[in-house]
Amino acid sequence: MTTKAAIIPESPSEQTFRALLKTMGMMRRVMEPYFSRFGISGSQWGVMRALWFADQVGEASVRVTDLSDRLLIRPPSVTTVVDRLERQGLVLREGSPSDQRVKEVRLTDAGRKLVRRVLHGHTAQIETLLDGLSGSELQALLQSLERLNSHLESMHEGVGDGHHLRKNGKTNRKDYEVD
Amino acid sequence: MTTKAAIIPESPSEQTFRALLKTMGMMRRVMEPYFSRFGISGSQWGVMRALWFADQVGEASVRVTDLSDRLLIRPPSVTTVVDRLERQGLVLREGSPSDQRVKEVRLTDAGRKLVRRVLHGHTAQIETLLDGLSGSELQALLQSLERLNSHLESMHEGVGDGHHLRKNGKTNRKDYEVD
DNA sequence: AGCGTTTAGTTAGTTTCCTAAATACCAGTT
DNA sequence: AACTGGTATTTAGGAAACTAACTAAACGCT
Repeated sequence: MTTKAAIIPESPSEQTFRALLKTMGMMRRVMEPYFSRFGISGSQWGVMRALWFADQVGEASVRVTDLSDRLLIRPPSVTTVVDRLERQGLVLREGSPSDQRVKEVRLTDAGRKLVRRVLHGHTAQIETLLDGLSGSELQALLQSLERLNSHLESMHEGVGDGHHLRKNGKTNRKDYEVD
Repeated sequence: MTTKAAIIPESPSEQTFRALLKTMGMMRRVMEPYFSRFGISGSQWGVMRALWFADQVGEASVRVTDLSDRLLIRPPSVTTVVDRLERQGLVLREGSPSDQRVKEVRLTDAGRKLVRRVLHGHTAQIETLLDGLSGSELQALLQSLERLNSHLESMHEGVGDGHHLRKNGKTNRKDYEVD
């Protein structure tokens, strides 16, 4: 180790970026086993959660495109996850009468029951995940992430690296408001 | 919407968790096109970066298991990424003389050249990604993530959900120190 | 020396994500 | 009414991650 000099000059941005990657990887490793106790994956949970919350707001079913927007995954990915959930009898797909192109996805009774079971421990699970941080630190982290996210969102418009992400459309869903 | 009441009571932890998911998704969407300009993926970059930094520290090659530890992905995943890199002539695998089981992976000249090209714009790219945050905010974010990560790491020991992650072993690598 | 256990890596098979392209339908124009 | 352009979803194909199970080599203990 004569080379003590030339050692990795990482910028704060790079360090943060890598820390973020690491956090993600580790969270998935912790969460995935939790979901698998219920026979579903994290992605499947994402869909079910979205459908559940839509339901809570009086929106009994959600179209594939809306799921794609809300979950930040592309429509083909939604299709495959929904396929699997449908095979498991947790959701179902039905054509919309007003527009023959759209497929509305909604929870079955079994699906709703499972969501309730998962939600039961879910909050505690995530609480545990994050309880290495104090309340105020958590607050600060959330704020930073939100700012970061809106920055990333604004970058998304002018990406131009070949594919344009249709970005937006009329997801006039008003998003979820926390009561 | 007579149901104004029962609307989604998300805890700060949950919000943070979801914000984190969102950040990840968006960062990948922005970074992936960057790497693909060089004919590689983000995962491939991860491996090359690790090899590069090892090299900088005088460690010409890295064994698969060490890559797995450093990148936080399982050995089979390392195998497939290295396979692809090897096919592209960017890295090569060679058996260790001291232990016939281990495979040492290292960059080829072409690989090193590519790393230099990628690194050139890499920092700027990440800088852009994160420049929605002020310097101090970035600092705070990094600190929170690091604390969070060590918390998650400590959780990892006592997971017990079926698989134990060998966790640790002699990765007495001292990790990379920033000069 | 020999037998069982552990460790390193790969193979097999599944899931989730992606892009590109196909299909089906809607809507406005001529 | 037919065409053209745009939107919703699926299909096809590929990459990366995982677990489980396998092979090969090393260790270690009697």
